[in-house]
Amino acid sequence: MSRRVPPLPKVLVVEDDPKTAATLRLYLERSGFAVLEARDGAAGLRLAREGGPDLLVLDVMLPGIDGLSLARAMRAESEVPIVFLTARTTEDDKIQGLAIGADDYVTKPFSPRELVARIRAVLRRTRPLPGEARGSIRTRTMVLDLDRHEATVRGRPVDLPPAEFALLAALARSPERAFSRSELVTRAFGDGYDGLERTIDAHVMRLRRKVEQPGKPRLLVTVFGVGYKLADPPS
Amino acid sequence: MSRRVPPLPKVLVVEDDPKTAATLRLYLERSGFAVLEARDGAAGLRLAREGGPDLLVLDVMLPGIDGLSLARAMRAESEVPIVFLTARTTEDDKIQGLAIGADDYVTKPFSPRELVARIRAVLRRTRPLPGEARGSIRTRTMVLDLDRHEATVRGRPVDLPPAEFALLAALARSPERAFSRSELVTRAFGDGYDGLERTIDAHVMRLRRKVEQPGKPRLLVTVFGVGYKLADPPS
DNA sequence: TTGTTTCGTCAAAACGCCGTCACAACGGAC
DNA sequence: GTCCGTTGTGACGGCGTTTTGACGAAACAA
Repeated sequence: MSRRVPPLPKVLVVEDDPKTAATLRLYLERSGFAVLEARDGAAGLRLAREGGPDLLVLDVMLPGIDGLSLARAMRAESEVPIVFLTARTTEDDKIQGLAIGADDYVTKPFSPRELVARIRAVLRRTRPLPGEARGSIRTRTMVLDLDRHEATVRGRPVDLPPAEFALLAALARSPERAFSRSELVTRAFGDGYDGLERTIDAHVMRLRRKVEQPGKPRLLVTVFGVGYKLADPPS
Repeated sequence: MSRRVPPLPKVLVVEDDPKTAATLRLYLERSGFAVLEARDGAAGLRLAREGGPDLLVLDVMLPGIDGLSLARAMRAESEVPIVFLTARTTEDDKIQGLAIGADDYVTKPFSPRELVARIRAVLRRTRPLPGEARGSIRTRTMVLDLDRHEATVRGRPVDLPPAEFALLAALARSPERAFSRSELVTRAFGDGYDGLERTIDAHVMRLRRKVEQPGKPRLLVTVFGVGYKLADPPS
């Protein structure tokens, strides 16, 4: 009987200095990451393509292809998160690095613990880390706690009967996406539901009374001829 | 008739020092952000909830509620990106800030340009939303997001009623190819449609009003004796 | 050029979608 | 059983959208 363990997030370190590389490996592995290593730009590019890393830590000054070029090359073909780790500390260097599409820019000498914290912060945005947000759905302005069956909108708790909660959750699971009424019926109440699609309208109306300012729907938006979507209000 | 412009990303700056706040506002606005300001934690929390910011820049040392508490409070109810901006520079301070769920941690004295670059980097990660995708159709100048039912032409969002959206999508699925009106009817509205082919003309006219410069159709081009096609000229 | 076909535009009419209301049906609490 | 909150339904009115027909302008063929 094999226990299923969530795969460790994989970090590719491209760094020519063996000592720095060893330090990084130590701290990263200790923090629960799998580590790939490359000593120069060409090897880095190959491993980045073939190793399927979840994040890249790049030194800028490298033998062969330098870090910036490597980052540009990767950006051209993937969205993999990139953190620069470098001795080049001028404002322009940092700005250039970030402008290329890097997610963070850390200067040497660096604190390994801080670097790990930053890597975590970047990955938090990129892919959900274990232990976070399991039984809840979050949007920019809303939290739906599925376990407690509690909704919070703009910091205010709202209590919702089951059907309205289910509908809101159905929408919130994919914010910004427009759903037809029949999709919503399925997502919220399941397949075996027999009822008019227009029932959705009634629920939407009642939800709006509770979470919107009268007359100005900003969260629960009608998409004419299609259905409804949940918008994160730009105002 | 009011012209629709893409809304500026909104940054809330919570900072008690007026001079720093003014500098931030200057640089942020110059870089294309809308800026909200608060002088203390309580006001910050209120604005964060009600102002709908896309990102928070938080000083840690604040009168009343401090920045860390403010960040924790926000994290409890939303996923809004947070960047700390603070004079507290120890390793532990940074790690704590990032552990709370901040996306970046910048220490004073800081370079405004670097801060802006970092804010951009964070927003680059934050903007796209997850969700099962029905996909989107992209041409050189146009994006049709089928999930959101949103059209973007030359970077400007255009809102389209269902028939016009369907017609545009029918054309965009094969750019440069000319379709007869009856092909378009089928591709856009399906087989069971009964209506005059000339209805297409009406839709094309309204589409042109929304996406073309008056008098010069460059995207929705008439192919005399055949029908219409979608052209993709380099802007 | 003239004649013919095709297209662009307009405005009104027809259509269908949505918000809302009131009430009926349902179900749990007691 | 009653009470009360929740959910489902049908109907109505308003309004945005779609369709249509007509007319003149433009494109084409001879």
